[in-house]
Amino acid sequence: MKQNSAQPGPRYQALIQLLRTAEALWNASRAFFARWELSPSQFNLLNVLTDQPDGLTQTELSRALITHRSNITGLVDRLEQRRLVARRDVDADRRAYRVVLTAAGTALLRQILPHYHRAAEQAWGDLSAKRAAQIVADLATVTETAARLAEQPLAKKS
Amino acid sequence: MKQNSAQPGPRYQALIQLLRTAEALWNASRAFFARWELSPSQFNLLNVLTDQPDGLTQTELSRALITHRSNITGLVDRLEQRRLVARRDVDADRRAYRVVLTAAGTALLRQILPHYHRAAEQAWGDLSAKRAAQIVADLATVTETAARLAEQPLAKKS
DNA sequence: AATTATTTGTTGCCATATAAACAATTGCGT
DNA sequence: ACGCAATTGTTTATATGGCAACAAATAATT
Repeated sequence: MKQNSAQPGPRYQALIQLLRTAEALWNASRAFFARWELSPSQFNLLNVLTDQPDGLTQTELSRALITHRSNITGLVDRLEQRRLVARRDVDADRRAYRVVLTAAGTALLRQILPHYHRAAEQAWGDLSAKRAAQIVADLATVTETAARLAEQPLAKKS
Repeated sequence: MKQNSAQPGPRYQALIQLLRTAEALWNASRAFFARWELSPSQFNLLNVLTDQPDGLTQTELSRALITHRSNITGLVDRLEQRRLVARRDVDADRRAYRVVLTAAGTALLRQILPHYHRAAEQAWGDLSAKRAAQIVADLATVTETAARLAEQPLAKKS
């Protein structure tokens, strides 16, 4: 009996490997940021705020972090308790806050970032800069396709 | 004032892109599997069991899925309620179960897999098989490094 | 054989995630 | 100006994730 289609091919293998690698990276980053008692998500939020002197609203944060609005609430709550970020009122809109880094948050990030950059570079072994650029390009393609599929799940082939 | 080290370089960019792509893929797969009312995690568990006629114990499952033992409990609970998997007693060990696919679970997977394989191949666009293999190799390196870092978080540079 | 150590699955707590529903507020159309 | 639509952040419910602690069972040690 013939299969109706689509045996696992090399691109399928690549996709599986990609997901596996990402999971390994995520776990490694958890151990990494634990030194500063941060979760990867918390770090990402702080990191997004670094070059935003006026901060971002929670909705903007949710877009930057590719997650739902509702996740930001608790995330900011916990970071606010530790005085790493602060919620500032927005003059023109009484619904929204602007989340900004505090001085402590900025200092913490400045402390972490060099370690992070160094670890990230090391992760690839002796991969050449050229190949790295190639990979970025290939992955960007996948991201686009995936984002498109996520919006309209059914891409019928007919 | 000079930075003390490690500016973001091309490999850092590649790492960020990798994480972004993985997140996009994960979201896409959520939308994809929703057609069959499965979460990505649930699908992965079923998928791991496909070529395991005798099933796996929950600890073996946790290793295969790179997650903690305790997560498997609820995951299997929910799949068991839907009769997609079953817990079988192990003769020699009264502590453990073997989790096996039911006929319904096998049938469901057989239905899903071709779609999944096809979608995975499409995600890469017209990437050549050769480049795909290259990427798999590069990613494998990262996985290894990451796994090593996750175990011993501090790789002092001194 | 008896004690100790290890393994197995579960439970608890908490952080993170999606999604729906909600009140408060703002914007828009007429 | 008024009413309806959209937006903002929160809350709720549920699923997933890590991790510590636990009882039961098994393995190892003496």
